Amino acid sequence: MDKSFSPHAIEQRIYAAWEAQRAFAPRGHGQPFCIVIPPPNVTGTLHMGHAFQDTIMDALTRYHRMRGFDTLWQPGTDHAGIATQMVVERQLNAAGKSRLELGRTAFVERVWQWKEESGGVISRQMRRLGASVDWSRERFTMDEGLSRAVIDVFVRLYREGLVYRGKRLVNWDPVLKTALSDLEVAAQEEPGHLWHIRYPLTDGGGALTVATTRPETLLGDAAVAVHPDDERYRALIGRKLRLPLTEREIPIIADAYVDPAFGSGCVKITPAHDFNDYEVGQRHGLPLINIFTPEAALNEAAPPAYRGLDRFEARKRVLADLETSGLLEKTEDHKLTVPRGDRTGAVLEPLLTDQWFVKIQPLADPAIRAVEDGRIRFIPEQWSKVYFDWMRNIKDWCISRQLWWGHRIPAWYDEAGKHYVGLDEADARRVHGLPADLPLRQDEDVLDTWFSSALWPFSTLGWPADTLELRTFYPTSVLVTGFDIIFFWVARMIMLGLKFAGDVPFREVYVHGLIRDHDGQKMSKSKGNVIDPLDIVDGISLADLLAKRTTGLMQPQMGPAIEKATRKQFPEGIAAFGTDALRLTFASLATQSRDLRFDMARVDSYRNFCNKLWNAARFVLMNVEGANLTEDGAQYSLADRWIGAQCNAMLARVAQGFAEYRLDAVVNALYEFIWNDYCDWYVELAKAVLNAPGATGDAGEPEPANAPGQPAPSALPGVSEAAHRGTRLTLVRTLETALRALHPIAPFVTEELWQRVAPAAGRAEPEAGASIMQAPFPQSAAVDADSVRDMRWVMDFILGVRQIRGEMDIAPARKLDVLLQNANAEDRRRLAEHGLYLTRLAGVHPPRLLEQGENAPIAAIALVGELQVLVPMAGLIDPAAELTRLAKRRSRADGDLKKISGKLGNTEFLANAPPEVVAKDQARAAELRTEIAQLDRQCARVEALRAQ
RNA sequence: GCGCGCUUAGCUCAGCGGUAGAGCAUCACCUUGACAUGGUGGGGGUCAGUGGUUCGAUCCCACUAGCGCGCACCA
Repeated sequence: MDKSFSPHAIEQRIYAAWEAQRAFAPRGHGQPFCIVIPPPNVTGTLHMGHAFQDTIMDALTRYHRMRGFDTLWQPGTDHAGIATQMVVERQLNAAGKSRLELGRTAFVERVWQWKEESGGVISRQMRRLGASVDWSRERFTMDEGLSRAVIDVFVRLYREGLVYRGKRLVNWDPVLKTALSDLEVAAQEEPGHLWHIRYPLTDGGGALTVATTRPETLLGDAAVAVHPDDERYRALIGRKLRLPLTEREIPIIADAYVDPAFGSGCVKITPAHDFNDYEVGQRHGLPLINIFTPEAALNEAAPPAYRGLDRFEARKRVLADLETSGLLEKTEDHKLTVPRGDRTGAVLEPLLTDQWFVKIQPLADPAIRAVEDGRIRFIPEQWSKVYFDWMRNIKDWCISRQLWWGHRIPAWYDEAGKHYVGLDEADARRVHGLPADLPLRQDEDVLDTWFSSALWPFSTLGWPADTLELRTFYPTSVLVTGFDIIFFWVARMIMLGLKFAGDVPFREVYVHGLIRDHDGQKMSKSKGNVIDPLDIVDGISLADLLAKRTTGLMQPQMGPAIEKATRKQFPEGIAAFGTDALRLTFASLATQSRDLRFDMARVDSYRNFCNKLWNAARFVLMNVEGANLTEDGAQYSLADRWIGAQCNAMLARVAQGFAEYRLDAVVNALYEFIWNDYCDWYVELAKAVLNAPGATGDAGEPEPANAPGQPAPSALPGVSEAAHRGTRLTLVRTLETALRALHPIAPFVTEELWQRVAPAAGRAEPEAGASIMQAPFPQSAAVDADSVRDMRWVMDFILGVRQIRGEMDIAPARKLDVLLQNANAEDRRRLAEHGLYLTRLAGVHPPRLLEQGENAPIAAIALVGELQVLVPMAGLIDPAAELTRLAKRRSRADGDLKKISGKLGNTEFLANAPPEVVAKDQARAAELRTEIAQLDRQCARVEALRAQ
């Protein structure tokens, strides 16, 4: 075995072996456990958030698989309509071509090509991350089967009246020239202006002043509204205004929507270009005057002078013209929220167009109930509130997109523009009784990608066919997702799952936080702070990292700043940490926090942890190879029993952590057990046994003869051949158990080590080729409390001596003489039974009990309960230093005692606190008093020595 | 405006009605035969502030301050 762990030497080989064994497929029996992956964009790449999420899902999947569940982690990708179309269009533009030139068929073909080219990236990344998804079941939202499910759902909803077509005001992206759903609008506060404009009354009696942030829309005004109770304007209601820059007359109307306190109390009403105004217009029967083209330039409805101008150009022109005609009263600075497309960043325009909608209320109601009555549980619970808030105020969902890449809407139009919906054209004709020769053309639009994603938990399992997978794995067990897509995806899956698959799509929704960079910033290409998870696995040079972060920027002027920040944070690039270290880091971040800062130092510590584990295994294998490991008659020492107890406690914590989706707790339990308990203590204790002279005649360090009447270490139990066997068995079995427990989080290093350790532990035949991922997950058993108590004594003894050594600067190699004073029967028993550990781990000669009446020499002192451990100072210890040390101990004990005495002196405390709490404090107080008394005595003695 | 979250060691974060924890960083000693990606020991916190509930509050409640997020917005 290598002296240190090198991840890249094993990871890809191991993953390939798993795949070759088809180890990720459901086993076909046992209780089902299923997670569907939140499908990433097929042409994208995995970012840190994906890697984090995949780590969680893989850990859950491997954990359940090992526990004997029939486990399916369903992989796949979605077609990401807008994002993908944008990418391919950009490619075309770069080549001097356009989508329109190419035509729809050729363009879509081109997108498919791009999908084929780039679609493998994600699956390669997932493989490198160790994801145990069932690749044989990989799905894509545009697959034939899933497409069929999409069309099926659309048609069924349509036939039930839950999908309808209508001319409505929708959020329009003038760059993409498509409608968007409400959710795809990112409202952003931006500085702007409030322009006050005079609208003259037609009958000459002055003017009303309206305030607007969008003066160009006045060309589409249909009225000016005032509040019905506003005394200032009451008399004017019903009179007419001459709309500036146009020849039109518009009425003054009264509507309670108007806030009399804002601006002048008069509002221009533009029903075709503002959602609120649209409502007002509906109430008052106002005309809808659409003045914009799909590109958001002014159309024929505008006066000739403005036609063809872009909206922002038009704004300038309108303002200039108003100024000229003296109608612009004033201009104020004003902050306003601007709706922008979340993909393009373009200012969105409310635009009147024909679109398809899902009538959502009938779907939302059962979906709300499913969470209310606990059929679906959010973890953490608080997210259900967010879900309810949105669901209870839900609006109809605009599902049509004016794109080419996606599921084309299964509706056909005759020449009169009447639509017919069907599974395909023939179905539409049949259902609607249309003659075969009636010319029909299919709707040009495609469906929102989220419409197909909403079906993911059942469409991937074969729906609408009644498949075995669907029956086995639906409802799925848990959905693992970020809170940013609760509305987009989670809510819609619940609605459509209940509607079409007859049950909730998942029992639990585990909502995790978002991975941010070291400074708490969201990672994004434009900020230049993204990290490719594989660059942490494999490492990357500074030059390559800089290149990755600064090429292809939308805003190239950001380049130098990004370069500077990157050089500062990663002066030497990123080291290769391996997948396991990265996964351990991700798991340790899986707290309940919403924002998770990614800290490279954590990865470093988990890389070290993997190396620690590696070396522990190396040690164990060195010690068990060729050794007799038969169990019969093996004797188990205190340390053997103790590590078993610790292991059981760890397994209980791990099980609880998984049950609560607290992978940070899982990692902590494993880390602490493996490093602190197993490596720092148990392995050292085992060395004490294995290196002691034993019945097998193992080479052991000869211990000096002990004082008469004292038990000699070589005569202690724990060094017989049977005890050696017990220790070797415990070493290897505990390690083997720990490997299985760690496997869901750190799959590679555990597999590699398990292949060598398991046979020695009697777990697997060397030739069987079994994988740790199919071994049973270790179950916790009762903890042996006696062993924990005795071990506590041993540890306190050792720690006490080490502390003296550390604080007195005594070289570790120097063996110390130790005398024991005030030992009770229990101390004597423990010394007799476990003395071997003390000599080795504390670096002392066998401790000698002071005879009755024997004078103790001046010594540094460590307290183990009542027992005093004396390290004679002669020639070793500086009295002044010892006094300092003692004073420090004393003041600490004194502080503690004061606190506890205060409590115990309080009669209310004695009367009200639970008896066990009082008893515990009393015991603690007694302990502290003893300790202080001993320290005082010791101080006095050292003082006396110094005074001599 | 409505809703939610956060504030604990220098940094990143756990925690919890009953003696404040981890990793990293830091200081001292140690090339000990699994591991210097290591070992041993040490230092470091009025748990944001105020008030309340309680025998007891870092933890529960209220308010305040600061930071952040979501939703909805007055043109």
